[in-house]
Amino acid sequence: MSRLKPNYHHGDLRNSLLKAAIDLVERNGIAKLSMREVARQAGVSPGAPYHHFKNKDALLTALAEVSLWTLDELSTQAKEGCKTPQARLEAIGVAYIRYATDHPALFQLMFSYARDDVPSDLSDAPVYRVLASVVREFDLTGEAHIAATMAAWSLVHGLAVLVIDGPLRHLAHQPEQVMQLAKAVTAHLRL
Amino acid sequence: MSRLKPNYHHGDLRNSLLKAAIDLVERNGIAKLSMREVARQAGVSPGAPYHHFKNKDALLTALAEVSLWTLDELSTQAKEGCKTPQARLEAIGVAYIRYATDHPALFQLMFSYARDDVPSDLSDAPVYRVLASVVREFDLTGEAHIAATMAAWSLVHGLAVLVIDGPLRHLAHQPEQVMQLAKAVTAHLRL
DNA sequence: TGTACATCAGTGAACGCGCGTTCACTGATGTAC
DNA sequence: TGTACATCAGTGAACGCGCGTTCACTGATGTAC
Repeated sequence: MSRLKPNYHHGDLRNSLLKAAIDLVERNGIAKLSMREVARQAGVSPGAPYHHFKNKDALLTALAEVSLWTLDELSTQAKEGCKTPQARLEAIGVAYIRYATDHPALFQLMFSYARDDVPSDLSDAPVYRVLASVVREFDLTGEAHIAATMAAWSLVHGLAVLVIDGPLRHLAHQPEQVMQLAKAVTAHLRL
Repeated sequence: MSRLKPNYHHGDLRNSLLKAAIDLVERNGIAKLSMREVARQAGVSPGAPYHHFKNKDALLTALAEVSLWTLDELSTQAKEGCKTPQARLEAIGVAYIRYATDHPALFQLMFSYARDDVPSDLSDAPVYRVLASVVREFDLTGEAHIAATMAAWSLVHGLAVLVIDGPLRHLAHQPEQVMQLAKAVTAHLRL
């Protein structure tokens, strides 16, 4: 595994492919990702990836899965140190938007490609569940709780999308401004 | 123009190409749109479109422009009959989300490809200006007005995106549910 | 510890494909006189 | 109204390209005895 001599057998190709794909997606966007380039970047022949992923779609889906759970974890961590529900909500929002601006293409990918994580319930879905748990602290129940969670999610998601791939993209490389905007916008949420 | 005999000169090819492209984008998504297929659909040879659009990117940009102004007009119309600012705001939101669910691929396209319409001011930008004018009725000024407009926009845009290409896509073909959600979510906006 | 063998995870050549774009061309149209 | 000619807006063949995927293969690894 950790030997330095070049191996015929790579040993950890699946992970290397995912890493390469993440790298390429972040650099060139989803549309330009090709299996051949992923293989190239991983230093392997064009056919090799097919021992680990059925096809391109499977690779992209795996990528989405990874990213989704990464964001889930980041937002969970973000709320940890906060004392009030409001603070936790804002922290999640900021973490969410930071992830989006730091990894725009992955962010896009993770929502459009994660096919499995759409239980009609959603409450086990990564990211959503984090938001929902914080919104629950606001003493809402049933429909009201769902609507409030959706509102919070929409607000934060919308801003993220407008910044990374929309009319606000001129802010994409001014993180402080985006964060400021994120806070200002979050303040308009009524729970 | 309106002759039925097949013309060597098409007469209105530019518009036919745009129409064909809209059709194809709506059916197959942005990623699968090809110049050749647009030409094919318009009943013309592969080279013909290049007399009207410099390249594929130019076609897509033109498409985005058209869609953007369509949505601008739809949302302007939507607010017309409404009596209170709140009603106008909700009407715009609903129109916005309806457009997104009716034409998901165009909706995506129009934000990611419209390159010119990003004046750092935004106040002349289609769609944004409609929202901003309604938000202005809430007696906010300066920064507060901008933040409020952004919040409204983010909220509505976020829900749209979650529905058409995200974890809520299972709702994409249940318009009533989406509209209900849109209203419930809009109610969480504090202005 | 050694050997035979199955299985795993690579190679690299090859396939067919549709794409964006160019180009020399030509038929249709509009204009000047 | 007729004719000469420039310009416009098509044709269709051709280019080179990179892609996704397959396949026969082979070297490395693990296992049974």
